Amino acid sequence: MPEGPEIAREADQIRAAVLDKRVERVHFGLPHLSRREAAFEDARVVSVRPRGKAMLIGFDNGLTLYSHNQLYGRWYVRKAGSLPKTRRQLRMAIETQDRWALLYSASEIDVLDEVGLSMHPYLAKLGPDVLDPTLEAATISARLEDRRFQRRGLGALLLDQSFVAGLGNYLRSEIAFEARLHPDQRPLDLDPADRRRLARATLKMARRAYETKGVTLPRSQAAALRRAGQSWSRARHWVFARARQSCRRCDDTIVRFDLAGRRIYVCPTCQVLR
DNA sequence: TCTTTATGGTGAG
DNA sequence: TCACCCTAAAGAT
Repeated sequence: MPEGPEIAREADQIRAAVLDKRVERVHFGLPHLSRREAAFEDARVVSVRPRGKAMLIGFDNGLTLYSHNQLYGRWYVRKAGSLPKTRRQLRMAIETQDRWALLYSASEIDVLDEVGLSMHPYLAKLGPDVLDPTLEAATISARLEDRRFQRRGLGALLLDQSFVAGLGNYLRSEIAFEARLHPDQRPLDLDPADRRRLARATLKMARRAYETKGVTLPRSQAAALRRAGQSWSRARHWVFARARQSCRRCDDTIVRFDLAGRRIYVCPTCQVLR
């Protein structure tokens, strides 16, 4: 179940496995794509880049493989000839002499040429990538003051891929908590200092999640919780998926509600609407 | 075995 | 805002 940080980690694995290598075969599990396999004969992988929550794998034949994992797609990297033990559906295989990159379950897969890439409806509307190392908090702050974004609650904003690409449902809860802001808060009603705090929290949570496999708590705090007997799945987040549990900062009870069609988690004491 | 939920996204109204 | 799509796994029966 992937947000930007998870996709970026998968990209790292795929890159290490197949970048600069000639493919022996590209295979598609979706019938409508099988006739495109021939175009990849003898092609070489020239780029592996995450864009928002999509994966773009470029080849020296001018084509790019686009995929989006939605809620359920999953990449596996294996030695050539071995398949993961899973009951999932194989949807795409990039096979080189020594390594295979295998995409399971995903249904959003496409073969794009340069024009198709530049006009792709999902890619075209993406905002700056949250994991782009050159992205600065000031850029996000400026976007919070943009007419397009300033009047919407930040809970909805953080899910909008045209605001910042790569954020998803666990990160929005964690970012709002880290910034000590209520998700209904509109950027328009915030002080500049609050907007800067929100911008910094956005980068901080996403980058930490990338570095520590989706853990948004500080590494030492997550480790301490695990030593104290908490399971790995329960010792990951400040508020996400912690309804009716106590806040790790103030001990009030975390509440859960629906916002923009998804569940969101909030500490009523730490995140007061102003 | 059925139902619900999920770290996602689109299009209609 | 809502219905709906996609697929897998967890939960309820």
